[in-house]
Amino acid sequence: MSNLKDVAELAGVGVGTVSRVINNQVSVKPKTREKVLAAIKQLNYVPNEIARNFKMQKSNLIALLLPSIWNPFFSELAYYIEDELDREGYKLILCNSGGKPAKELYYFDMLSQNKVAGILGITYNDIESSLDTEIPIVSIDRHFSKSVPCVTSDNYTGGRIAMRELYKAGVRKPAFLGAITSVFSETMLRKKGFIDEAETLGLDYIIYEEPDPVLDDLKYFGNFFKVREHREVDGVFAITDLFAAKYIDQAQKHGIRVPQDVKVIGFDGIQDSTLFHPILSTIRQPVEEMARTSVKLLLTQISGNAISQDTIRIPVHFRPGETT
Amino acid sequence: MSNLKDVAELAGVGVGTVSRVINNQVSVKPKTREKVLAAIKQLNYVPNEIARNFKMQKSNLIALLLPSIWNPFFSELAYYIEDELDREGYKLILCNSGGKPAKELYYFDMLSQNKVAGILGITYNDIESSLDTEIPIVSIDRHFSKSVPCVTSDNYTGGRIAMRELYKAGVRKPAFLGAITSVFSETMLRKKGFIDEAETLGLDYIIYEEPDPVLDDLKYFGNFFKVREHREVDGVFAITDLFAAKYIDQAQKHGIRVPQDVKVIGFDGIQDSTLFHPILSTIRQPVEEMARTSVKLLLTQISGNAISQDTIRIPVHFRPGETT
DNA sequence: AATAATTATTGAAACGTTTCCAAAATGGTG
DNA sequence: CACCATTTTGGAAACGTTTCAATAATTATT
Repeated sequence: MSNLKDVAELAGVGVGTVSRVINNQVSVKPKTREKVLAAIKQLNYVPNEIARNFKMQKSNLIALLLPSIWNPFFSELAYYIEDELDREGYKLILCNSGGKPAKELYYFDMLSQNKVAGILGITYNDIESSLDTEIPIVSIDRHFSKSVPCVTSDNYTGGRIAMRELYKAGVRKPAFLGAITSVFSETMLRKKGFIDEAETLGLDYIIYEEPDPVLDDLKYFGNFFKVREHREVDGVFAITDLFAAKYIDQAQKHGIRVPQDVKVIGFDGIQDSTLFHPILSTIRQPVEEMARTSVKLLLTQISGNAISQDTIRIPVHFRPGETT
Repeated sequence: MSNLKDVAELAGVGVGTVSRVINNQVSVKPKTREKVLAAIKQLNYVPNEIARNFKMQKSNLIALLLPSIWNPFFSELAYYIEDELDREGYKLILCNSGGKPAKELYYFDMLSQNKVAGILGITYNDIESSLDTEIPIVSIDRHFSKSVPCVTSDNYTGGRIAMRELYKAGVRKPAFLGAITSVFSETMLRKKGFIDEAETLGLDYIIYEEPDPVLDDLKYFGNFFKVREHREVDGVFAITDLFAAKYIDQAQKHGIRVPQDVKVIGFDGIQDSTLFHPILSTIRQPVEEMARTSVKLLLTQISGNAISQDTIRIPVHFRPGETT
């Protein structure tokens, strides 16, 4: 493996000059550049990225910290984030936190030790106090009070749209199906939108929330159906598509027909929701735009420029399916 | 930010000693170690990972190169791979190739420039000739003739099981639904297993293959239904769950009922297939085991040990749903 | 107590870049 | 052609670690 010095010697120039050629600095004479380029080719030289990172004391790595890449919404987001990062010459490090605060902290530590250039974080736990302010961060779906920019979709309006669409489909006793999380997240605005719209419409509604039923769907929905029985719910707005799908699954097992007996709207618009039967009606998040916006914002920060906006909310829209 | 030398000075020892303490080398007197540890704590010293990588000329990064993280099968795989890598102290770089040979090559180049410690590749294109033999590689689902170990599931037996299950469900005119790819991949054995079992059972069958209908499902299935019409197919084995789901979707639009008119079996056992309605019967791949095995194999290679086996095939099993 | 054997420690060198100051080459002007 | 201004170049220093040969300290043996 040849290095800068080898190239410099072969080309009969100094190492500085070779370095300037590689980095496309201006002040190098065309004739010199040619000589260097020829030497590079002859030696089959490739710059040692690690040495560069070392000298510059920063890597071209950006970390994506999220609960689980297995989640279809996150995997779509990750897809676009990686694409955008690659265009900009950065590499993506993937970190699954499992939503556990300890693991999130562990990753933050590890990432700052590894001097990543920036972090894109989807964290639902309170890690605010322990943020390493050295490293640029963009948060997705969660607003920190510090100067960490946040990219999210317009969850509030999404909630209102969902309620309104349920209403249009004839629903008069709507329910919101959510999960309890310990800290405030932008996704909670879905509930707020739902409530505000229901009240605007003068409707009675149920809010049903329990801890995230990752491992215990049956218990979650079992409890819900007990509540539901005596309320005659005829419409459900679930906080995510997966929630909605699981609800439909359980509802059908209870002899409840969707959409005849109960209309359902989800949130996210994950790809597979078009393969669910009935096809899920949902509030589609602009995933691609969220991804690219987050990356751009992060890179702006990395290049040392200030971020004007604190929170960026990208519009959502209703995607009709067969459940409304 | 303090460095090794600062610590050494404060502790009144040489830099080498500090280095040995950090790396838990043996030969360091307890009393010295204590002094060093105290200095580290006092200065709040953290080792500079980049400098380490530089000195060692290798990173603790492992790349996962796959067509698209958006695909639910891959995202599950990636989840477990990241988990296993993290346990072993490695970080995961994610690379979406889009299945494009040019992009795959581009990533291979980039990764070797970045001196990643190893690569886990899911590539369906022929990149064999351009493999950088410097970097340890483990291939998933694709066997290279060179000494690149391959981890896959027992696709052949999976195909046989699928056909047998269709038969048990009463199918007598089965069809295989696949995609054409340019190079040989282990997944093609699914077809072979299907064929062999069908012939063992003395059944007539249809093999239907066209280029992967990523962008043009309608055309793909439209054509299939034209073929299908005059053959009275009553069972379908689709090469992936997503294929199966799309088939069911289209079949229902053509007034074909699943499973009454046609039984369907998929392959993969992706999480969401339990949310499809009807719930998909499928051949479940041991994703977690495949992930962990691949990582272990790669790390074995990285530590310089030879790999005995050339291809590792992990058993699959039938997961009954509502489509058979 | 002297010597040998072992264990522990030191600090310079090296890894491959980028950067920066000084020096050299070039170009323009009177 | 001599002088100054500008452009281009050379190469040492520095980034923070690991490693290794040399040296110092400790322990064991007689």
